[in-house]
Amino acid sequence: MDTRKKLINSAKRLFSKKGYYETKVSDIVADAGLSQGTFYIYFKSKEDIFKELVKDMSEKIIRLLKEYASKEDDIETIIKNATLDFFRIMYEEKPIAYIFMFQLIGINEEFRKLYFDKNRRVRELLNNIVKKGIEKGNFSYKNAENIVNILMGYVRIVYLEYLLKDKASLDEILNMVNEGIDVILKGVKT
Amino acid sequence: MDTRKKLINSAKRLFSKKGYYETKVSDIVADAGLSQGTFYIYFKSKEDIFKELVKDMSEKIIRLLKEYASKEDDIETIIKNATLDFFRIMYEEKPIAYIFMFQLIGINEEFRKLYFDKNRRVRELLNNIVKKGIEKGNFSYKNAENIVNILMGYVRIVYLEYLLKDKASLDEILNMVNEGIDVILKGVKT
Amino acid sequence: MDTRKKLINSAKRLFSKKGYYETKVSDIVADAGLSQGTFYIYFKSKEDIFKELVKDMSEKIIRLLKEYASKEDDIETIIKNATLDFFRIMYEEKPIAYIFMFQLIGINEEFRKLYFDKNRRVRELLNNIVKKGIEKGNFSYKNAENIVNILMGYVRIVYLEYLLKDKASLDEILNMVNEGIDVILKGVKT
Amino acid sequence: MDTRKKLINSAKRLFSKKGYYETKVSDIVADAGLSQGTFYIYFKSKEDIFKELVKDMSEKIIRLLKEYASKEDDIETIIKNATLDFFRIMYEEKPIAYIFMFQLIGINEEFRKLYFDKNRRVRELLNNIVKKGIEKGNFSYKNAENIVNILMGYVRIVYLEYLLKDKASLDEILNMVNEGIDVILKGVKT
DNA sequence: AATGAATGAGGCTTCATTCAT
DNA sequence: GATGAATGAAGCCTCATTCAT
Repeated sequence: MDTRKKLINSAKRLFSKKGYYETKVSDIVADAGLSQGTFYIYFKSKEDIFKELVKDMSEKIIRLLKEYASKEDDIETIIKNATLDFFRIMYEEKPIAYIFMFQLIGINEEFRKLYFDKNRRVRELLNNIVKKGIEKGNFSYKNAENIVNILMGYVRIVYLEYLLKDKASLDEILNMVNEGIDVILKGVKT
Repeated sequence: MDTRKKLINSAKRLFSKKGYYETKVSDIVADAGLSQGTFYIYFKSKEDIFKELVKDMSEKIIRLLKEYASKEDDIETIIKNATLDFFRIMYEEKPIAYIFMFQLIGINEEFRKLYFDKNRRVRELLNNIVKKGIEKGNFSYKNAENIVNILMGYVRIVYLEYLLKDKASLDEILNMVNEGIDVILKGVKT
Repeated sequence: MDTRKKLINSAKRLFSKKGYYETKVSDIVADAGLSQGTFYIYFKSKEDIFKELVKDMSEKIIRLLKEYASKEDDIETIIKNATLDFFRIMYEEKPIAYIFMFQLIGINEEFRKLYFDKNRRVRELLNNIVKKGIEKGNFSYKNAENIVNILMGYVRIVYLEYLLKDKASLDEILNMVNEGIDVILKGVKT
Repeated sequence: MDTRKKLINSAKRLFSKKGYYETKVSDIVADAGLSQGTFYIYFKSKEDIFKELVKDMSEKIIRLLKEYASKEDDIETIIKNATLDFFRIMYEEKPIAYIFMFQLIGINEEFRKLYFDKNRRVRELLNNIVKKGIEKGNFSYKNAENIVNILMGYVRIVYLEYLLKDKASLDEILNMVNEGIDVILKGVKT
């Protein structure tokens, strides 16, 4: 594996485990089996590699949502499938997802802004999907933004309480999410 | 106002604005108009004052939920009123709520554990309330834990996207939350 | 002696002996018998303390020249006395004078600019003195700027080759300078 | 142009512009369009290439002075012509002359010694020329060393204030120097 | 000869904490 | 109780130099 990749992987694991400030550059290079200096060949600074992780993650999520947004299926199916797929990605990318969803917001002012920036795109895409559902007359509750709130809030908390903690297998989690989304959609429809 | 209170207030504002690590003890004392040494008369360490803030907040929330848990009203009314009251507290204690809900989880390993610790109590109390609803036959969806997920996730995200950002007045937010809880409860009942 | 003064004195000696880059902050504090951290209570950075030394020196020189510029003596006497006094100051402040006259120019781009900045004032003041001599008809060579060149060049080199090296006693140097200035002034007059 | 020459040229420009310490080996190779490793094929170290520049310059000056020292012209003519030729060389080799005359002295202890070493030869040669003038009875001021001080000081400062700064054309500078040397020699003679 | 990735020593700076007054 | 100067450990980053290809 190439050096840069090694650093990215170590950074991912460590940032996610110990947080941004408690992860030292020296930890990352030690974990990657490299020397301090090597880090700075590939990344300008500790901030730099962190932002790269965040960028990778948000791009992955946005790509997923875009794909689903363009599908012509029934809206409820789209929402459900997108959510389940989303959890699959989260599962594969557990550390980085944690960084993205739970560390970024709290680190400092600059990173909080970055979080809201990246997050806006995600909300927009989800909003468009939900709006389509409203336009098609599927939903009786018409406030798309608030529906997005319920959906995204639910997803976030399930990630935090189940996926991150390895409290349940991916399948068990997907089952639970399946039910959860059903409940939410039922509420929205009636 | 006494010295200790001054320090607490400054810490609250600063931790919430800049995060735990970007808030220096020197910032706190400067903001409070005191000297470095004074800080250590009242608090053992920076960690110490931070934990005190977290403790205060979680106690406030738990007190609120306990109160509602013991009420004999209709469950849906309890949930709705508790949630709205919760937002009123969040509104008053915006900085500390932010610290509790969004910074604590991401800071480091120790604080993440602390978060889950404090949070467990909250979830338990909410769980008990929801269970009562299920037992009384109000809810057709029987998975209390998952209902709590939906409710708590929703509350968290509304705090983050609206209350924290001053995107809307308290009343507007309460109206939106009112609708949101309705939608969720509808889904749970049918 | 107070801490700040101790740091200034150590810095003066060390910068002058070893140059800007070879003088480490750790050298300065070790020499002053203090800890690393203490340095940063009194100075923002290594650059900061260095600039302070330069500022002190240039102010001292300018003050001297201003004083002589306002005297109503015979111009030749003013030039001679100012020069001799100048050497007395250089003698007392040997390290810092060396820094000012010979290190500053060569360190880096920023410091070179600083040097020319500080130096301009010195040249202006000397120029005014010389111009008065020309106006009074004392000098047959009328190019004040070029006369300043000869005088300042001479002073610089005597400092470098005699004073800095402890090659001769102050008195011997002053005698030599006395003669040197005489020779220059003779050339200017005839 | 061969690789070694490329490195020398880049080093010359960069050392002169940014100073010894602010010029990184990476800057030099980047400027020369080569890789880091290549540098060490041609030079043992950064110090090594710097010393080579200094050596080249001092040899050039010494060669010039030797040539003039052996001439059988009238001494004043020798001094004047040597000085003017000297400025022509400085003009062609502006960067390296700057390094030699103004950076070397201030960099660190070792380089200061190197400067005085190289400089001694120059002073000796000039001294011999001036002594001849005294012996021939051309000069009434008999202190050759001090005459050398005036001449060398003047040359140094003109280089610094005019040539380095591109404040005037070579011809204008040569005219000024012509006058300056005249004034000095007049002072020496009478 | 040329490359450029890797090294690691060491410098500057920050900041939580202590302690004498 | 309050002060604030002093501490020193530790982190980030730079950069001259090496070496395998």
